[in-house]
Amino acid sequence: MKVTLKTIAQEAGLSITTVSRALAGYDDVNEATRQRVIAIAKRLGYQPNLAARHLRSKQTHTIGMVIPLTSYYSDPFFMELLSGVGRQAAEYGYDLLLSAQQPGEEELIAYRRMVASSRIDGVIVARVWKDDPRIALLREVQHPFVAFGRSNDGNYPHIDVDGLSGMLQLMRHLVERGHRRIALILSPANLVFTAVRYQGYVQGLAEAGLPLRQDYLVEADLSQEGGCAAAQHLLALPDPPTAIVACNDTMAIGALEAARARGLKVGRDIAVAGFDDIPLAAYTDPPLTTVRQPIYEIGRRALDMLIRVIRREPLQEPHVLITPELIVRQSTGGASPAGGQVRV
Amino acid sequence: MKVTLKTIAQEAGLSITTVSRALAGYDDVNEATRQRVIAIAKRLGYQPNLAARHLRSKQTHTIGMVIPLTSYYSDPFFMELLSGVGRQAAEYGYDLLLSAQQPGEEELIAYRRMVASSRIDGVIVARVWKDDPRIALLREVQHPFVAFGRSNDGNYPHIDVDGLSGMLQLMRHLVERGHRRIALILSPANLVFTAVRYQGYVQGLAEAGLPLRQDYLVEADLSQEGGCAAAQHLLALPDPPTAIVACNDTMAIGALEAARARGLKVGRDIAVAGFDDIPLAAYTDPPLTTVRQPIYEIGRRALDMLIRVIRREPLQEPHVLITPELIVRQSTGGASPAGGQVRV
DNA sequence: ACCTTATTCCAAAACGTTTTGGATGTCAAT
DNA sequence: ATTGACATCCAAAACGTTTTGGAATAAGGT
Repeated sequence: MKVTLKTIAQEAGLSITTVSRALAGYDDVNEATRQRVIAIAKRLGYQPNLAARHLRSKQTHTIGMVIPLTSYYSDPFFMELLSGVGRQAAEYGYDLLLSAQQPGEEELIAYRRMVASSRIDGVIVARVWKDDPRIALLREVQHPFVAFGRSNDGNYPHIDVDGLSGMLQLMRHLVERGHRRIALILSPANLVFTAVRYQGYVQGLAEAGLPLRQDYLVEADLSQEGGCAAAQHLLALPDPPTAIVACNDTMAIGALEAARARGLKVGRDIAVAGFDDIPLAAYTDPPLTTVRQPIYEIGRRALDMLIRVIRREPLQEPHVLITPELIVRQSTGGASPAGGQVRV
Repeated sequence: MKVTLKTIAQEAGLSITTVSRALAGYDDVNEATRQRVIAIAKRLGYQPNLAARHLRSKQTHTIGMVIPLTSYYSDPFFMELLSGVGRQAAEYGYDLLLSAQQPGEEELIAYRRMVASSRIDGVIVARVWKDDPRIALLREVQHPFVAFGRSNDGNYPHIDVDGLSGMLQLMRHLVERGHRRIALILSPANLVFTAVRYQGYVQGLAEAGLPLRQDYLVEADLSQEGGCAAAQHLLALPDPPTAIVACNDTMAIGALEAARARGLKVGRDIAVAGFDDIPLAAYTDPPLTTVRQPIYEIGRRALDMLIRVIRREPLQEPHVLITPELIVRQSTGGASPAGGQVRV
């Protein structure tokens, strides 16, 4: 049998109102009565019906997140972010509602459903696109949200990593190692961070007085397979690059694969670098030089911000920009400059 | 402004009932009327209030999962399972409610809250304990659930991997490679799979006519640090093992670390093996020999089963037992028997 | 003209909670 | 005895949906 406020009220000989208020801690109920109510509630194992509570109070204590069903396997970026968000949500007593969706139309529908069906108090948007319709939607209906990534008009609460700075650090590292022919595997053009990282790449080339070569730019879809194919293409050029930078680690791992398949020893014959520093990056063969985005931490901070937005507290810092850290590993010749000779 | 059934009803000059029934597809509403209602609903961007719907219909189309907040980083096992469950849930149009909790008392409270607050239709329980109170709870209140792992009394819908068979395959592999001194890093004793894998270890020793040595058994907490400490202890023995098997990959990775720190080359000086085949296992240095649990697939199947339980359809196979596959990599000397000489 | 059957609609109840706006009783001060 | 202040309680409304049990009308069969 379901135990509701009514059950307790009958048991205690009180009204539903009083039971509700006793449990909610209002001070217009006698302390002795309250204790009695609490005791009965405990004895009966009362658990409030959250659907009813949400319906009435319009607060769900739930945060929504939509994760794209990209590949067969889980996207390490999202898993990492998810665990950061989940961790911090637990801290505040919030739960997480996830909807896994095919990217595109369905994904947008999922957002619409989430925000309009009043099942969540706020939502975290990750991997922002240019002119992101999800953000347009959330702003239009004024639903609390925090984004990981800033869109064209970044005038909403967000947290982001300075991709330009990160990519620039990486380019300087490669130039210092003697590389003159550096290729870039781009992520899809509709993602905001692609443009930013590309800018870092361009700036890095300019600083070193290197030309920007169109044939050294290939776009792929963030996946390992995509990265592998892109790298194969680059390595098959008549004048192949000595270093390949990928816009995320997963594609960089694909590039490692492509290089190995071609009989090249990464770190000696060719340099490969990624972006993100997913957990796997430290364990690839050879370990991957990359730019560390503290994704887990970002998840936690994004949730902190979101809670404030939900509570309508002012954000002391509505636009957070984190400077990422370059992590040098063996895939670009290792930490010691001695490993830096490149076959040209 | 919130658009509800009432809004549509007014707009269409109909009752709330008719609008509700029109949208729900009942056949006691005129087709022309239905089309009109649908058009208005679409134009107004109607989204049903799910809290209200759940309250009334007692169906939430949501699956619950509690994930333990163990270490700072995310547990790859859970992430993998989560993505399998999430993927399949999306297939059925279900969402996922996650609650991240400290293991122990709080975790049980989270389960209690989830099931009693009628916010979810069913729950997936992972990493089952002996005499698992979560399962006791779920059975007591007769709440739909499917477990990954079987408890003492496995008389409930579950899916499991045959840990005994897996461990036995691994032991045979090591024995065949010439190992006579094989140690085991145990997972916590309250986990069911610990006992099963231990049994496989014991049986493996017996088959090879090897003694069961107490000093070759160390328990650790599933974490990388725990595995590292356990391996350090084993390697410091006066008569150290030539092979170390860990009850999961994460601990095995810790063991790799410990061996490396001691100056041993894993795969030549010592063999290390794990259990799970998490994505990382293929990328460790050297790549880890392990027993593959198809966690993602298991997540999907578990969800399939759960949906059936929720719909009160009979399960054609309430207890699924999957035979895992041995994955031989370099950490035990590689695929070729030539790599199998061990320093004894 | 009358009964039956189908079709199309709806009022009202119910789900379990929170909140509003008092009601009731007590006690001290006038 | 009346007033005001306070402490303690509660009836009823509201949240937005689904479902029950008809009502109203039209059509068809005698």
